Amino acid sequence: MRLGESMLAEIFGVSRTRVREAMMKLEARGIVHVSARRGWFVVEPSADDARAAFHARKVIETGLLMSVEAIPPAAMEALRLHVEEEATIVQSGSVHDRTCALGDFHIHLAEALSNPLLTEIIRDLTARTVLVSMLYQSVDDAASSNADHAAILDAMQSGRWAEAAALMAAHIDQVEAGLDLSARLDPLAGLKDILTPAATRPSFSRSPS
Amino acid sequence: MRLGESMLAEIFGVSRTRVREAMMKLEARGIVHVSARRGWFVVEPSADDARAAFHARKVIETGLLMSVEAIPPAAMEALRLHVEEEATIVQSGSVHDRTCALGDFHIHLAEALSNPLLTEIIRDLTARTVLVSMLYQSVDDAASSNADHAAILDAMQSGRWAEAAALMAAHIDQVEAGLDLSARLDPLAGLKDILTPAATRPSFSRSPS
DNA sequence: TCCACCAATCTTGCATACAAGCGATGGAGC
DNA sequence: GCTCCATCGCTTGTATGCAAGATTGGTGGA
Repeated sequence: MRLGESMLAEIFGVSRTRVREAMMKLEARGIVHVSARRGWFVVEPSADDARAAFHARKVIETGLLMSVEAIPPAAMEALRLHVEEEATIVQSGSVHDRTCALGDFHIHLAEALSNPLLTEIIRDLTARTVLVSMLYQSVDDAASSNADHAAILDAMQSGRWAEAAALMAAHIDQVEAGLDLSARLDPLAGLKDILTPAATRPSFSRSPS
Repeated sequence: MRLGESMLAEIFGVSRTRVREAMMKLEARGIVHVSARRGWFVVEPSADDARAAFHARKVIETGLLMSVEAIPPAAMEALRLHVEEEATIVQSGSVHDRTCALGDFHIHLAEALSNPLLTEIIRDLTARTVLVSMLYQSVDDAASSNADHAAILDAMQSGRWAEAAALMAAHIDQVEAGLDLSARLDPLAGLKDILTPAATRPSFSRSPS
């Protein structure tokens, strides 16, 4: 999926300079990459890239759960609330909403248990795996993921951190196992919906001066 | 420590555009930050930032050691060799060389045990903590760190991964404890040596057209 | 009919020019 | 002598212009 600088510049009504800056920020986060004098492309992670992203998440999130000693009751309550909302969205929401809600759990967990730096790392890794899920055929197991999240919270609440870590590892393994890393999907299919929710639509009515 | 765009552009013989791009890459990695219309500065991590970086390293590196099952003998041998070189540098090298060698151990460990993605994350975090060590008064405990590294390798070689993880956590805690996070050092002291090793010196003889 | 080659066009890469804002410095007033 | 304010200079922020390269379409030849 090619992202032309001039095209984006016109769509958003800014000059190429700002588009380039934004693209380079996204490149640093591993969302897009540039091919010299050919253009910017949304990254299409290889199977190895996908495995690497899941592995990194597993290492970091289990390491986080193993190294934590206590969690403030308020944060615990907020997480519990999120999982409940998650359950609602899983039952009634769109694929996009479900993916976001399930990913948000891990980010909120990081916010509750760690610091902004580590949270940002986990946020980027989660974005990567979401990208992977959109590229490869994934069996939609949102309900199972939601149950996993609840189980992890249960273990946390009882202070069984090692068990929570083990559940987390199993959960991430299962999400990864749900992907068919041998068959690539058409990347254009879902991406356009995700990338053009609100920001660009008004701009299309902008007069092309 | 201010890094003026025009100054850097002249030193490196390129335009401000490229300097800005490089600065924004460094900003994404948390090495520098920009103050609006005032300039770029090497980040001076607060005590909280420092603690966050050490915490993140501890979580990730212990998580890594806990989740690994086996290591190829060749990689193990390479790590052992590195620790030996480290010992030599610790005894005879400069502060700069020692800091680099000690940091490299963690990066090589990540290379041996994980994937490029996670290695890059650990590399950036290590750079951050090195930056912290240069900013805050740190008791120079290079020999102790080297011994820690050797002990970690011993545990790994025997397959005692949990013990290796515990040693790693203690090691990182000790490095952090060696810092005086209450007193800030003069940031200019060591940084200039690090940042001007080879690239800029020839450029200084460039005729200021 | 197919393949190779060439040119036109479109793309990013990079430099430069202009605009806007912050800080410092000098002067005036108290 | 001290303080406050205005103005000037230097800095980044942003846009634009030009050059180099890649792709694609067309054309000529086998």
